[in-house]
Amino acid sequence: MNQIKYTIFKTKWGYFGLAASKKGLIRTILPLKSRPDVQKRLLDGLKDAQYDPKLLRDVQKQIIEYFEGKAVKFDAPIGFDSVSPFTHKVLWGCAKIPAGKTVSYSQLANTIGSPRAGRAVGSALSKNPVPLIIPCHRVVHADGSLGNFSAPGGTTTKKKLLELEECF
DNA sequence: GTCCCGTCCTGTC
DNA sequence: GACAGGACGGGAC
Repeated sequence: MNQIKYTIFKTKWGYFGLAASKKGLIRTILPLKSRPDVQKRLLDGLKDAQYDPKLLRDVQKQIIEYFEGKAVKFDAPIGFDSVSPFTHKVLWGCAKIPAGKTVSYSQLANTIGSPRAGRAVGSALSKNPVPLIIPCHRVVHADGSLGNFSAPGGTTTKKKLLELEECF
């Protein structure tokens, strides 16, 4: 079986949740003030996940440093497989956006070879299971406005993340 | 600035 | 299959 492990750790912004299978990260939860809340969101739909505080220690360290305002590059293995090929392409395209930079939904659509699929890109990003590691907050509307964000905190979180990265 | 329609993918029935 | 709906974009007004 593919054993799922998870961990919750504290960052400057609150408790951050990580869940991973043997293949790599399958879910992240952006910082929340309440640890049980993070745990609830993290384990929602995950069966038999085992708590492991040492899970992906390097990644934990990178995330903590990230929220302290340091420019870090996440080298976490990605292990989710329950997404469609298109969503997969969108997420990988998104993962290539450098910190502190933003692209529009249509630019991202363009890089994956479907220039008119801006809307589809949006719906693919809304399914992003690993926000932050896949920096979906770096994707904004073509006119410069933020667009939407499905992770806890919504656009407020998106804005805060972008402001944080501007200081990198 | 707002409205509307084209676009393309996903989830549900 | 068909259909509705979405983290969009761009043109018309």
